[in-house]
Amino acid sequence: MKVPPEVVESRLERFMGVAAQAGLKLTHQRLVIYKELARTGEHPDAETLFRRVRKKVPTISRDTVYRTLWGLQELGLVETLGHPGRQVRFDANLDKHHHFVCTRCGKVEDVYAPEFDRLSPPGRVKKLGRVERIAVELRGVCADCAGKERVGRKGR
Amino acid sequence: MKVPPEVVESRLERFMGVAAQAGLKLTHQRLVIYKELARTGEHPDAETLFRRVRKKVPTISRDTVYRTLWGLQELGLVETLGHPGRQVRFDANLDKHHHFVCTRCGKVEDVYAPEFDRLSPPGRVKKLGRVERIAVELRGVCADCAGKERVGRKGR
DNA sequence: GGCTTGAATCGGAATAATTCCTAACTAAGA
DNA sequence: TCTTAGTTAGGAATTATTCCGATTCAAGCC
Repeated sequence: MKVPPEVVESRLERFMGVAAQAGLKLTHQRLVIYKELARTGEHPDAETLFRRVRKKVPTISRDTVYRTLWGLQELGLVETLGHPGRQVRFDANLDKHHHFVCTRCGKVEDVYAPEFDRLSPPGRVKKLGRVERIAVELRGVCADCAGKERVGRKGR
Repeated sequence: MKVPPEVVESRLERFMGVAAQAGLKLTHQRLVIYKELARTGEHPDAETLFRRVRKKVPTISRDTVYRTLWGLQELGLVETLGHPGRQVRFDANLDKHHHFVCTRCGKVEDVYAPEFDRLSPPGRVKKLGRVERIAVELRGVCADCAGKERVGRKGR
């Protein structure tokens, strides 16, 4: 779950580069938010990040967190994911990868699978639009939730 | 976009069967909601269905629509989908298929691709949990949105 | 180091989507 | 027909997210 320091470092460098390129001001808030996201592999949602970041910058506002995250995704520095109807989750991992999503608790785990990376859109979709990314989602019930299966039901 | 009558018919039959099996009462509301979903291929969200259904049952409440839809998905009669951060969309099409999702407007189109159906989870995910379905999502910009590309921006 | 200025932030209000609550209703079985 | 457990209506509540106006601040310039 914890991202190795050298990976965090390289993500940060990319962030600095892309941000400068885009003419963004390097505010304390932006840096703290990006760092917090870059150092975790848990695909947190905005509220979770807000709570974590607030420990370091107690006056930060939710709006700033949301605005920054969507801004980062527009720059291609983070990806959004999540199960429909649940909160958006954010991911600073730009390596080719896919996800296992628990349909009960919403947890997301990275899945690396070259055979998924190799997929290409069937010819017919060309007329629907331009495909930018192929995301494979393995949906199911995570080990934790499977354990609780017949207890507290009523999931979502 | 319109589902052929004989397909609607067979969906309805399955609905009746599964509902009876599950011991659900066959209420007018449930039937109307399911029919409305079964007859369209547009993957509508709950609000859209609510508006359509209200034309036939003017006193129906949003809650009933939501409750019914999630109930149907629990029974495996509908699938939920959509892009994170947008509304949940519902789909009564249970044939093996995948989706093209427009990241600008949220529109979803069905994609049939046997090569996607054949995928199987990489061995490693076994320890993460039980995979129930593999969903391939082609994300990009639909033809409509591509047209408007440099006009009204700001879409999210 | 001090100015200037447009971008960025704060924080609370507003909105959108969804769920909760409970009194009233109704399908289905006896 | 009677009973009753499941279901619904409708408005309130909750949750996630965005908006907005006043204030602050990063960064280029002197």
